[in-house]
Amino acid sequence: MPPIRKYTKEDIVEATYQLIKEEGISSVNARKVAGKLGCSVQPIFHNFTTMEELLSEVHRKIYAKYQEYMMRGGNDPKSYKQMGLSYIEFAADYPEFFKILFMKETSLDAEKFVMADAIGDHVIKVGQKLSGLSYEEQKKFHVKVWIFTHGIACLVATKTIQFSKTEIEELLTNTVLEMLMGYIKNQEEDK
Amino acid sequence: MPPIRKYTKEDIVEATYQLIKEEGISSVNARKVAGKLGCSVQPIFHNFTTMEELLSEVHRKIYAKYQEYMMRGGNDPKSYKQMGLSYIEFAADYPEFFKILFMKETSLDAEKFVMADAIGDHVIKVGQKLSGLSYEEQKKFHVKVWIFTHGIACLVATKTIQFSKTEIEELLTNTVLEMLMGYIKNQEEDK
DNA sequence: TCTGTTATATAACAAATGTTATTTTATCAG
DNA sequence: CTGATAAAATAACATTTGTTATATAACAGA
Repeated sequence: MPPIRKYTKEDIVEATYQLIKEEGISSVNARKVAGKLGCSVQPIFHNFTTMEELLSEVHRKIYAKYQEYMMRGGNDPKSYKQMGLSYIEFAADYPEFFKILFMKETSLDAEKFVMADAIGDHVIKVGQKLSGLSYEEQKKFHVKVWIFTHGIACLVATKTIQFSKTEIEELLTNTVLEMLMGYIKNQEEDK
Repeated sequence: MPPIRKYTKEDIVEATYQLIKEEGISSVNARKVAGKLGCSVQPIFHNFTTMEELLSEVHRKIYAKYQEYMMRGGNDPKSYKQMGLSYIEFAADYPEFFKILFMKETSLDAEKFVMADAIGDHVIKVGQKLSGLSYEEQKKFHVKVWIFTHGIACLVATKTIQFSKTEIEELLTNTVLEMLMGYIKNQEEDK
């Protein structure tokens, strides 16, 4: 009988995940992952055929962490505002993950972005409760809100701005409210 | 007397600049630059002590291109709106340059960002003409406008959204106007 | 035309990194 | 307690890339 597997797939994924969190994706390599686990590179290539395969599993884990952030406050997201704040908070807590998920070509398509992906069109409906807009109007309005939210998140992830949670909450809340008020006023004037 | 220098510093900088434009910073290396020039790597290391030194000069050239975009419409920027559009257009025309300048930690500090850097506080004054706000109010308002602009630009640079110039102009114009209307209305209600 | 200077080519070296061959070692069924 | 099995260590190989040593060649002044 062979010895027990000392380093499992999950151990290796976890070590890589931590390494990316601490130093970013560009400084990951087989030897560093092994170093973090205190082993040679063999367990890695025993469990994964290539580094690419390992990284793809880590990517999945990173995405799960993002979803966890977006889903907090319950399976059924209560608050439109909270989703925006969670997006930014994820960028603040895991800047390297945010960069991988949302600041690269390969990682995100437009549909996913607008829809806040896994959450589907629920976010539109939740937004409607705040805005009172029709579904189609809210969809258009949501794009603007999300672009603003994404703008803050990118600046946070790259550490260009270093606002506190309170400052960010105020900035986002005020701006979205102002955007909405302006949007409604604009609609009225068009009549 | 030595032979004439066939590959000048500027030739090498230009080749590297083109390479980054086409394939991004991560695929640049000495042999590729040499290949683009049709020479060996020697001219590169004859003109620059290290690749880092070369890349730092290219960075300067990239920044100059950005400034060229922001400055168009005259040395004295006429239009607040045009600056936002130029920022986004730069991201659309030179996504790899935009990423280097504005989507990395190392490249940008908060003060530079808010001020649209080289343009100084002029942008605030130009913005005031549009908004009619006081200098301090406009400064705060400008941050919001610029975050939104930056959000679009990041999405354009990563090809997450692929709006036409017209769509972007409409999106930016409408949103900024709505933000302003909401901002003013909000101020009034505070009284 | 010859020669010194130096730009460029060629080739090599070193470090980093993915990957693999070979050896060592831990486990447990017998 | 022992041997078959496979996990892990060690070491090596291949490729990529920055950098440098050496050889070649082009130019201008003598």
